[in-house]
Formats: sequence, C-alpha cells, structure tokens
Amino acid sequence: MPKSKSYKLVAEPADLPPEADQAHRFEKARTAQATALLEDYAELISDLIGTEGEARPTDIARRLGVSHATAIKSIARLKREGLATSKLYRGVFLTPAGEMLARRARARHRLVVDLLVAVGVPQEAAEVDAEGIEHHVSDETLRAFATYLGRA
Amino acid sequence: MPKSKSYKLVAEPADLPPEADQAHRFEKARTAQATALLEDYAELISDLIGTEGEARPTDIARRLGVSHATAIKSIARLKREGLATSKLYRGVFLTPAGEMLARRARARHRLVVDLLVAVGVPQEAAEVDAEGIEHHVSDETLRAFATYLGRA
DNA sequence: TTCGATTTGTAGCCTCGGCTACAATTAGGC
DNA sequence: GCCTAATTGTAGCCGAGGCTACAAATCGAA
Ligand SMILES: [Mn+2]
Ligand SMILES: [Mn+2]
Ligand SMILES: [Mn+2]
Ligand SMILES: [Mn+2]
Repeated sequence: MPKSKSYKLVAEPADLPPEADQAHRFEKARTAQATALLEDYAELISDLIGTEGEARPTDIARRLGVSHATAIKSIARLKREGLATSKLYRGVFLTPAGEMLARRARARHRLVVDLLVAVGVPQEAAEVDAEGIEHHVSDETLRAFATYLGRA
Repeated sequence: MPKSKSYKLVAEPADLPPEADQAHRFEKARTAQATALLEDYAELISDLIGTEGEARPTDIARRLGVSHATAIKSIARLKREGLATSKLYRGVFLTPAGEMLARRARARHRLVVDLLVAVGVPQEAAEVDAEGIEHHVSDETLRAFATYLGRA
C-alpha cells in the first residue's frame, strides 16, 4: 500500500481550486479500490475459519471464483501487509490486524446490504451490489446508514 | 431461485453449489470495476465539453488527479473500445456509444448522491463516496433508488 | 505401504493503470 | 515572424491481479 498520506485529520482548506475537490474524490475512490481485495479476503478467510474450521487456499479460490494461483498470490500480499499468516498445507490465518479488518468489513457489508434492502432494493440485487459498494462506504456514511436503520 | 435471466455469457443452472453464488457476486464486482474507469472518463469528458466547450487531455488529467501521461493512455483505451475519438491537439470527443455511457453514468451518479443524502449522509461524504459506489449500482438497484426518491 | 488424487506452490505471461522523463508540436506574447 | 511556454504524445518502468502450465508436497484409499 503506497504510504497513503493519512492526513484525514487535517482540515482541508476551503480555498482550493474547484477542480481539486473533484480530483480528491477520484483519488479517494482509487484508494478505496486498492484495499477492496484485502477486505474481501480478510472477510472471507474469517468466514471460512468460522464455518469450516480452516481457510485453505483452494476453498478461498473457489469462493472468490479465481484460480488457486491467483488466490495464493493475493494471500501473499495479505501476508506482506501483515494481515495474514499461513503454514504450509495448514491453511491461512488472520493476524490481529487482519481480524480487525475482517470484523469491520463484515459489519460494514451487513449494514450496506440492510440499508439497500431498507430502501427497497430486492434482496439478491442488494447482496450482489453490496459486494462492490461496501468498499466505498466511508465511516461517516456508515454512521448515517446505522442511524437510518435505527441502530445508532 | 437464483434466477435473473442472465446474458448469453453465463448460463445459470438453478442447482448450483452454494459457493458458486458467492463466486458470481465477486465476479460481478470485478466486472463492474473494469468499467469504472471508462464511465468516469466518459462522464468527465461530457461535462468538460458541456462547460468548457472542449475536453483536453491536460484538463481531464487535472480533474482526475492523475498525470497527463496516464490520462492520455486511458483515453487511448476509450478509443480502442469505441467510446471516444480525438484529433491531434484538438481535444477528445465521445462517440454515440460514449455519449450514451456518459449520460447513463451521470444520471446514475446523481441518483446515488441523492439517495445517500436522502437517507441522511452529509452532502460532502455523499459526493465523495458516490464516486466509487456508483460503479457498483445495478439497474435493478437504481430503479429501487428512483422509486424511493419518488421519481419512479 | 504404496500410489494416485488433491492440494499447494512456482514460473511465466498478460493487461491495466499508475508514474517519470523526454520529445515533439502547437499556441501565444512580443 | 520568433521564441518561449504550454500542451500533447511516446517510451519505459512498476505493481496489482488475472491466467495457464508445471512441479512438489501431502493426503488417503487400497
Ligand atoms: Mn466486497
Ligand atoms: Mn464483503
Ligand atoms: Mn466514479
Ligand atoms: Mn461519476
């Protein structure tokens, strides 16, 4: 992950050229996309461990609909970023950081599906669309969803 | 149960293994992501032509927050896919297919922002998040949004 | 225990979308 | 009209995330 200047706490000057705003939005979307894969893997690994007792690369690959080679390479990225570990022929595990990411991803995923259904989106469409939408929902937006659903 | 008469590409037998559903959702999200860049460019080019009279690569790059080399390369992809044309030093234009894509992208973008605001998301957060969310909103979900907003 | 099937890992290829550096073209001020 | 600045385009690099093909390790049934 490219260092991502995390100046989220810094107030953003209101006197920037107008197109800078737009550029900043696109940049946020690109950043979100860069973490989407990590979030999906973390959530899935956590699910598999919970339901199957273990998360094997082959199962991960089948659930994601990618080749096992692709899954293994992505798992390598998770390890590189300190989110997962794995022992040869013994499955993949999440580090504390990975667990935390998985928990938040799962909670957000559920909230997004519930919000969509609450505003009238059919269940199956909500499930499908949420898989992509979830990665672009900020904490602020998530709080608004929770409030709307009466779970503030 | 998993119905939704799909396109000719993927035949969906009703008795698929349960994890195939999940794989299919992930695949949809990946497909949506593959077209996200095209949609953003088409929408932006259309906007620039509308407000500035022309869409020059440099302006496109600045609005997107990427280098002009990146923008030019992406514009090449739009041309390759029949969505845009350009004359040397004379800006970028949209083909009819590109215009159509831009129109739909803009309408969807607006509906997504409006939906977010309607459920209580602050305006600025809605604008930011919509830039990513929009690409994962299916037609079915979009219709539900329109209905919710009373624009059925 | 042995041996074939499954699982896991590696190697190499591809496209995409970032970037910088540099080259060429055009536009504009003087 | 000339020269500089801006714009546009090209070349080459990179990492991410797809893929297939092949190799190695493990598992499990006979
Ligand atoms: Mn997802
Ligand atoms: Mn998810
Ligand atoms: Mn967008
Ligand atoms: Mn948009």
